[in-house]
Amino acid sequence: MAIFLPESSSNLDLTISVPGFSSSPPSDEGSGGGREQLKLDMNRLPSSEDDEELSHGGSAPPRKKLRLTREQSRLLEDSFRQNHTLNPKQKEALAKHLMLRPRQIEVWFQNRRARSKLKQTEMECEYLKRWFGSLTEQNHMLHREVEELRAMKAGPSTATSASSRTMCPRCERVTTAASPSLAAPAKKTLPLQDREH
DNA sequence: TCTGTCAAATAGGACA
DNA sequence: TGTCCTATTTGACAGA
Repeated sequence: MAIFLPESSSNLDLTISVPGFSSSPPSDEGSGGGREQLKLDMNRLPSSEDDEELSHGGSAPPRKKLRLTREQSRLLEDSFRQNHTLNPKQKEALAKHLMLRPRQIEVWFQNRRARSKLKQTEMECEYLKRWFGSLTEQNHMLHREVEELRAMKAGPSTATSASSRTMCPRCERVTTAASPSLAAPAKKTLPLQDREH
């Protein structure tokens, strides 16, 4: 189980500051724009100063929300495609590579799993809705057939449409030839029991 | 400026 | 004990 990492980290265009290390002088600020600078600050790893800040009593500073850079997101997505969970070593390696805390990697994967599960659930929901609609329609058709058959039984002279009927060999149910889709409903791939008839 | 959406982060319980 | 899941909170951001 290998985590995805780019061939060369030199491709990365991460604008992240490392604790105790300033990669760019303050004069560079103008080139990136205010938002970039904000992103840079938020993405930095927690420094010992931060820890001190937190450990000091008093009110905790409002938490700054990290926004992952495009590159970070892309790499995380790539890793997620490889594997939906990470072992501690992989987490550590990815964190180091992206210059994030392992906890942030962990949280990202948790949220990502939740998102994909939600997406999956939504898709299943849509499918079940459609299936329900199709079953309802079949149910109506069958009710109509029952009525017609009852009418046939009551008075043979009124049974003009009997010639267009066939018997389903599997369930021995009478179906109309005009609705082959009902006689042989499309097979669904849903993993449910008792799907047919 | 307000509001809705997205996603990072937190809390707390379950499980191996 | 560490990891996962789920629910929830919260901050950033975009569009009306």
